[in-house]
Amino acid sequence: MQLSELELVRREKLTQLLNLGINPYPAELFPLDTTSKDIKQDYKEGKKVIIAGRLMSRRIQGSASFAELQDADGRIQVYFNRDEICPGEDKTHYNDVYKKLLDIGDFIGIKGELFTTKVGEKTVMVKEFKLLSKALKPLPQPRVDADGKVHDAFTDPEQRYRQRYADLVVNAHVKEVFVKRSKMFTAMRHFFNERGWFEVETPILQPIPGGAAARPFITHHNAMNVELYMRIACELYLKRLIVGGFEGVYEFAKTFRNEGMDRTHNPEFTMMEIYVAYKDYQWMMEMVEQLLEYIALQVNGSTLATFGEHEIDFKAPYKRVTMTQAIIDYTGFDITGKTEEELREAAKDMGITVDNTMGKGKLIDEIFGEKCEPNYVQPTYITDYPKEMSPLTKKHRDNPELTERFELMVCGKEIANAYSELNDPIDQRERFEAQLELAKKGDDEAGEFIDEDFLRALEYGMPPTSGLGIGMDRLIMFLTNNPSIQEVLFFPQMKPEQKQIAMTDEEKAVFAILKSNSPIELNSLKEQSGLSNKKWDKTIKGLTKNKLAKVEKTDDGLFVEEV
RNA sequence: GACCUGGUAGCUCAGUUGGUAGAGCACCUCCCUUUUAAGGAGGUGGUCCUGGGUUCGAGCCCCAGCCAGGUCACCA
Repeated sequence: MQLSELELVRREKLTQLLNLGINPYPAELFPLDTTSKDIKQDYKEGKKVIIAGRLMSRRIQGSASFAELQDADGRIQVYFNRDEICPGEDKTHYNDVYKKLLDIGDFIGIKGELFTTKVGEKTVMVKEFKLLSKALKPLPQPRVDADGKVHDAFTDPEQRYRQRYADLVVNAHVKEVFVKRSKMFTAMRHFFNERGWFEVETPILQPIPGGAAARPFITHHNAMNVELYMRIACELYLKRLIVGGFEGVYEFAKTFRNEGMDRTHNPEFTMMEIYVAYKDYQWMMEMVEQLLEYIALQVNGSTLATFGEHEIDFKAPYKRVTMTQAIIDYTGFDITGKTEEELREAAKDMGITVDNTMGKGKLIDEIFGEKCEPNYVQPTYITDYPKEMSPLTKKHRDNPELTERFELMVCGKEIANAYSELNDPIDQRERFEAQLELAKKGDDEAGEFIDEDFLRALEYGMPPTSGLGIGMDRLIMFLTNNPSIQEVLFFPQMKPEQKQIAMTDEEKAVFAILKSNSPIELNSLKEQSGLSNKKWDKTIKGLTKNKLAKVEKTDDGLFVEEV
C-alpha cells in the first residue's frame, strides 16, 4: 500500500524510538489512578495523579508545552516542561521524545501533579510520561475556536461510517449518541427486570422465518444440509416460552431483513420484543407510555425530545385513536363494513395506487399510511387494526372484523407495535392459511410458511398474553435527534471498499520494455508501448510517480530511464 | 429502482471559455519557559474516484462505471 508522507514520517519516528530503547507498544499495564473527569471534579492543588489517554493537541513553546490528553471521559490539559521532565543534563526525553517523536493520536501515560494556570485552566504538570501506543495514521483534527465554532470538522458521512473509530475519537457528539443508546438499553432492561420479567435469547438461525412480514436472508447449514433463515422477528419463539410457563419474557433481538436500505432501514437492526401473560393490549398501552417516559428521563433527563423541527413529549399518557377514526379524521371516509371493492375504489379516489393483489387489510393500510400516518407527531396510539393485516392478533372483543392491536406513532413513524396475542390454535391455523392464500395471490409481504411447531405449542395452551415490539434504533433516533439510522448504529452496513491495484497492466508492459532497454528515447518507448496518447500519459506518470522510471531532458531529446 | 448532488493534500474546502493544481489547519526545519482555534520565519506534501472519448492540451467538456449523501418509489 502506498503510504502518504505523513505516514512515512510517523514510521520513521517509530524507528527512532526503538533506537532510543523505547518500546512503542509496551506489554505491561499502566497503573492509572484517575480520569480527566475526576481531576476536574475533585481538583486539589498539588495532588499527585496518574492518567492515560490520547494526545489530541499540542502547543509547543520552546522548553514548555501545553497539550490535551483525551480519555474515555473527555479531555484534560497537561503541561510539559523540559526541566520537570529532564531534571538532569540529558534533555533527550523532552527535546527528542516529547517534541519530535510523539504525535497527535499517540497514547501516553502520565504521572504528574495538579495545578491551575494563570488563565485558570486545571492542568496536570507532567513529571514523567510514557509512550503506551504509537499512532501511525494521522487523525482528522477538528478544532473549536473562541466562539465555539468548529473548524475542519470530520464530517464526510462515508468516511465517518467506514472509519467509525476515527469518528468516535474526534467527534465527541457522536460518542454521546452511543452513550445514550447504551443508557436506553440499560433503562429498558431495568424497567422490565424490576417487574419480574425475564430477558431471554431465542434462535437467530431459524428453519422458518416467522413473526413478521419481510424478506429474510437465507443461509445454509453444512452439517445438517438444510437452508436456514436469519430471523425477521422473534415473536413465535417468545410465545413458545409463554406456553412453557414464563409469565414475562423479553429479548433485545438483532433482526435481519433482506430489503432496501435507506436512512431508516439497515439490513440488521435491533428490535425489543416482550410478552406478558394474563394481559391485553389496553394494559400494554399503559405499560408502554410509562416505559417511554422513564426511558426519556433516563437518557435525556427530560421527557421532552427535539426531533428536527418538532418537540416531542414522551410524558404519559398518550392519545389513543382507532384506525377507523383516524381514517375518518383525515379522509372523511368510514371503512366500517366496506367490501374489498369499495375500499379499492375509495383508495383510488384518494389518489393511491392500488392493484388486485391487495386484500382489505392491505388497502386500509395503504390509506392509513398515505393519508393519516404522517400527521401524528406527538406519541399517539393507533388502535384496532383490520384483521387481514394482523395474522397473529386476537380478534377484537367488540368487532370480529378488527383486531386488538395498536401501533405507537411518533413524528409520523411507527416505533412500537403490540397486540393481544392470538392464542386460539384453530383460529391461528386459519389465519396462517389465509396468509398463504395472499402470498399465492402475489402479496410478497404475506407469510409463505405455516409454522406447525408453533401451532403445536399453541395447542398445549397459551394464557392470554399481550406482546410488544419496539424498534430500538428508531427510538434512539428520536431521543438523539438523528434522522438517519446510520448515525445511531456503530457500524452501518456499507458496500465494501475497493482495493487499489499496485501497478496497472499498461505500467507493467511499459516497465518491461524499459527494463530491457534503458535509457530509451521517450517517443520510441511510447511507440513500442502502442498506447493511446492519454493512456501513455497516465502510464508514464504512474511509473515516474512510483519512482520506477525517470524522464530526463538532454540536448539530444527526451529520454526515459529505469530508476 | 428513478432522479438530484457530491468525490481535488492527513482534515475542511477553493479552483475563472479548457492553458504550469491552490488555501487554511496538520506535518517537517529553525526561534520561543504558564498557552487557549490561529506566536514568528521557511519548507514538504496530489491516482484531482475509476475507465474510455473529444482536444495541441482535461480537475474542468462528453460517455460509461464505482462509492456516498439526499429526494422519491418500494418496504415497516
